[in-house]
Amino acid sequence: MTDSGLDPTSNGDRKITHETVYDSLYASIISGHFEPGKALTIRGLAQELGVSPMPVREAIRRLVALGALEMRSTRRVTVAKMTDERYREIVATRTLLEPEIASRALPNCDKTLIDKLEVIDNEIAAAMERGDPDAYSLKNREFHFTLYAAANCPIMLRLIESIWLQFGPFMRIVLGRLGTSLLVDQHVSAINALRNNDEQALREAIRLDIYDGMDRIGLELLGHASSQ
Amino acid sequence: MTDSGLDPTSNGDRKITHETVYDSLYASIISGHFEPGKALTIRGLAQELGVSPMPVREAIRRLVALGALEMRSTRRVTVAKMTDERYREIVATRTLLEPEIASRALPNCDKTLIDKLEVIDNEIAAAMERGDPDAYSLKNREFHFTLYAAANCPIMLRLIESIWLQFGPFMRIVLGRLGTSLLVDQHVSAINALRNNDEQALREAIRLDIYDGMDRIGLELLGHASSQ
DNA sequence: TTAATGTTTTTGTGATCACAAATAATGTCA
DNA sequence: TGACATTATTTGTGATCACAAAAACATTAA
Repeated sequence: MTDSGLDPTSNGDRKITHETVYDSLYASIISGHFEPGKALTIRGLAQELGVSPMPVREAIRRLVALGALEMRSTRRVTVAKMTDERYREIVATRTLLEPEIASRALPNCDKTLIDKLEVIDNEIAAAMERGDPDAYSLKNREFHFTLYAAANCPIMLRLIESIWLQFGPFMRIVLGRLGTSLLVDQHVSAINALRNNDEQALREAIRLDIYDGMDRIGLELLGHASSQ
Repeated sequence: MTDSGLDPTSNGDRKITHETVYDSLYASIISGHFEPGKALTIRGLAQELGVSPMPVREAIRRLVALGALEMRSTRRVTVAKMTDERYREIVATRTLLEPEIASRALPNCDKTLIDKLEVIDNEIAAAMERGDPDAYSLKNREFHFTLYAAANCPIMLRLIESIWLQFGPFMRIVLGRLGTSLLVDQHVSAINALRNNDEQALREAIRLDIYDGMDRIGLELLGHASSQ
């Protein structure tokens, strides 16, 4: 990933506490470690992370700005809950942005990168087979952002990261309940499209991946149970 | 606008200092009151706004997260400079998102809203005629976001606001140097499309407006002078 | 038991302070 | 005069404190 200020791995040289805190919260949110609707307290997080409330406040401001956390009217910060409308909008926005950035990455994808993506995809397939939602999430995220980073579009990438932050907590619940059995690995067609330098096929593969991973599964859960 | 946490006008009930500060900085940035590349100091802003450094720190964190401000390696915060690549990406992202959200707003646009847009457009035309870049910017922003807000897509809207924050300072420079004479008012065709309920025409009008207002003019300046 | 009320605790917020790094300013030597 | 080293100032950062609002808890009355 580029140094967009969103990426937990792009630490500077010096150890800035509020960035460390941000990285930690970022990872917890995007991996779905925080339950949707969960109320977060500044002091609680500070104690948990062994720092003063100050850097936690700054980290939370950033995450609220990105839509990863929600600031209620009472100034209490919570992990955003998912609604039907919200979910549809997230899927629509992903469908708009991600095929585009993938298409822009295509010309920059050399054989080394494609091989790397194939390795990640094998790990995804393995995680799916053994029914490991956490590993699937992690590797799926790695696949997408490894590809997207090749586009050299930091602005678009920032927006996409913001979106992923917003559905991370919910998808964790979805995968936790439904497991990985319903998923279909759409990444192989993306890899094929990359090898064939076929832009349209790549766009379609990404679109299908979003549909398969979110639309088909998530909406089912939102429709039936009270998952939030 | 919706309560996306980005909008300066959507203040809560109580007066929270760090939100007031955010609103103030937001307005200064998006209207181009801060020069690109300008270095901002926490203490300086705090003194200027008559508050302690604390709320300024929090407001700055939010704006950095949105890409409105840039955090350099030395932890000094500056207004983002514009580069050729950056500019092209901004135009591309706008072209991706804004016709889409306009299209989603279309079904919700009643006569009252369209009339309101026409009033704003008249003010835009007046600002152009008398060569008033500030009024043009303000009213142009009002036109777009009034339309976009009708889409009821808070997530997309947040992304778009983030983009606008990123080119605000630069466009102010552009308009300041080139004036409003080169601009063409593309909003009339957008209004016509709204009245005719013509989605494709609306998308095209928005696309043209972005092209005309940014691509044609901004790139010229970036290519020639050292505007940054 | 349930609902309403009052009390205690927790929490967000803003200000101030100390410290270290970075910037600006000054002095020094060639 | 001009480049470099040194000092002084400014700045970001993290911690702590005080205060008011909110939440959680306990109490009481019907």
